[in-house]
Amino acid sequence: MATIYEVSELAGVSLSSVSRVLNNHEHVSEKTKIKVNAAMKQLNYRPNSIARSLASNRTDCIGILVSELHGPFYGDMLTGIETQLRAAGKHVIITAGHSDEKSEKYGIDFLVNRKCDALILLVDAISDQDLIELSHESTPFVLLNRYISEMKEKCFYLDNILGGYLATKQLIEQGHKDIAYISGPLKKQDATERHEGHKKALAEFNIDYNEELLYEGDFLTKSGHEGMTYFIEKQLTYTAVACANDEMASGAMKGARDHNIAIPQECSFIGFDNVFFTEYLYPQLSTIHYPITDMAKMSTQWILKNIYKKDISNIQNLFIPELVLRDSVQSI
Amino acid sequence: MATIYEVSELAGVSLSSVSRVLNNHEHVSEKTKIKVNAAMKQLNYRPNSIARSLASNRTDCIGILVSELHGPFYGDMLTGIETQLRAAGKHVIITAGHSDEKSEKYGIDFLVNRKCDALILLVDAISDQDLIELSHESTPFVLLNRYISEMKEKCFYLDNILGGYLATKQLIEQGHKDIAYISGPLKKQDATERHEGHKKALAEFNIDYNEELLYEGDFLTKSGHEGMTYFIEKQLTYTAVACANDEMASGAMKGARDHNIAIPQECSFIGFDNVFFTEYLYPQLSTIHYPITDMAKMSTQWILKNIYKKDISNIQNLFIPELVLRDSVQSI
DNA sequence: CTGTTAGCGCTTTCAT
DNA sequence: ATGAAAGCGCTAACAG
Repeated sequence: MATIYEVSELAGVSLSSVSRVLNNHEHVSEKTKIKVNAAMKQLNYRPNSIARSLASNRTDCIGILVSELHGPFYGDMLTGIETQLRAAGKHVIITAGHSDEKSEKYGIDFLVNRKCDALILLVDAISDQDLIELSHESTPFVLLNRYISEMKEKCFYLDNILGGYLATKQLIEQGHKDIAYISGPLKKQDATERHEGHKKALAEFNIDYNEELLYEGDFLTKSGHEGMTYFIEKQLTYTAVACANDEMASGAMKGARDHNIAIPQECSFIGFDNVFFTEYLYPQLSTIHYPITDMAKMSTQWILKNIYKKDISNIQNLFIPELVLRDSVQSI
Repeated sequence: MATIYEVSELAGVSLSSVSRVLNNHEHVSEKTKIKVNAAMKQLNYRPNSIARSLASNRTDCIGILVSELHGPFYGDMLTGIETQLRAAGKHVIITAGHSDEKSEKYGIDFLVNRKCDALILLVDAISDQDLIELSHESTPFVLLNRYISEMKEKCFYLDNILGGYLATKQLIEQGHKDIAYISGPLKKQDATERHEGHKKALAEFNIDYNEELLYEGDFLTKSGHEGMTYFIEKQLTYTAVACANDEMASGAMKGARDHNIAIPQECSFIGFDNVFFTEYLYPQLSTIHYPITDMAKMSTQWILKNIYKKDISNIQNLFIPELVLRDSVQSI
């Protein structure tokens, strides 16, 4: 592998000149530029990014930490980030935190040691406190899907309360009064907020909140199925089920079908997130759109602006969910 | 950020000694080990991976190039690789090639420049020839979901012909004789092979292959829908549809339902890949299991063995697909 | 077992 | 506009 030194020799210029054309510095004569480029081509020169990083203390890499690499939600997010960053000539290093505190910390450590210029974090096991401390350290970072008031300008988050509210409100407006709710783990911020929105809608329409109609799942399909089975076996009264995400909604729908409950004729369903497979379900799932791709892109914009000093305006931190109507809700 | 130099000073030993304990070299006295570790802790020392890579010419990073970051298939693959590698203390740099030749080449370039120790490539736009040439260059790599005879020990691939065969055979055994086929892009190896398997099954049961019943899609949901619509509008005769992947199968099923065709009573469906959402579909989709996670892990094993000289045996290159029976095929 | 020394390939002052 | 020289933080012979 040719080095910058060999290039300089072949081109008959100094190291520095080669480095300058490499980095598009101004104040380089057309002549040397041409000589250097020719030499590079001839030697099939490829800059060594490691050496460059060591010398410049910049890696052009953004570290991404997501909970999981699979799953529709994270996939869309990663794609959003990667396309933006690539367009800006920056790169991503991706790692997974598996919603486990140790694992998340390990992942952050790795990315920091890797000398990423900045991080985009989607974490839910690490505490606010740890994150705030981390923000005083070297590597800057932004938070996706999380709000911490002490560093709110670096948070990109959804109005989850509004989302939960919109879902239940839609159900109510279609005539439903007895609404079961399958929640995410209530120790997680987003799960709590969505549930809060649900209760807010009930309150607004003077419907008493019934604790019995709450099932706490874990955001995975299976727990949706379990929740639905639980409601059915307890023989509770309800005409609709609101779910804190689409995976659980799909599980719940399957649970209903296992018991020969017609959807939406006998029971309506609404999800949350609007992941791609909501359209594949039968009936197609009404849900709340979570603009994760836009949010991922926005967090990237923040980094481009603040870390790489690109000229970018209109940074938006709060995102608004929207109702998506499909076929899983019946008017009664 | 403390450097190795400061550590050596505080510990009262030389640079090399610090480096040695850092790298778990043998021949270091317990005493210095303790001194050094204490100094490291006191200074909150973190090794600079960039400097280390430059000096050692090793990054402990594996570059991954996939077509897309989203989608069930790639997600499972990435998870398989990342967990394996992390367990071995290695790391991944992930980038996307978008099934576009330029983009794939650019991605490989990036990973090579980044000095990855090895690459895992899932590419379908780059030619065999280019890949063979690349294999003569510096960074070693393996290929997922692709077979090139010149480098077959570095290929990890599925018997797609068998998969296509199994799917159609299942349909035939359930009494279907007129079987429509929605294929992937026939310029792609896996699409062709799956289709070949389909024809092989027909031939084995003495069923004439009917060119009219072939629709060439692009592996995406929408083209499955289009294919089904095409068959319906042409008013062709068929009792079952075999699809070259699950996404297209889901689209096709939706197409059937749009025309009030009962599934599976009036038309049976079978997919390919066994991605997670096949269970969410209604009816649940019968399909061919593609052990992508296992394959991804195996490719990782190859790297651990050949690049990092770990003691690993039983490297397997060819993987066998399996029929997964659910509810989308009706016996007639 | 430990220390000395020479780089790894590049960026970046500072002169010229 | 260009060149010389000093590192970036670490590893890896080599010598002792």
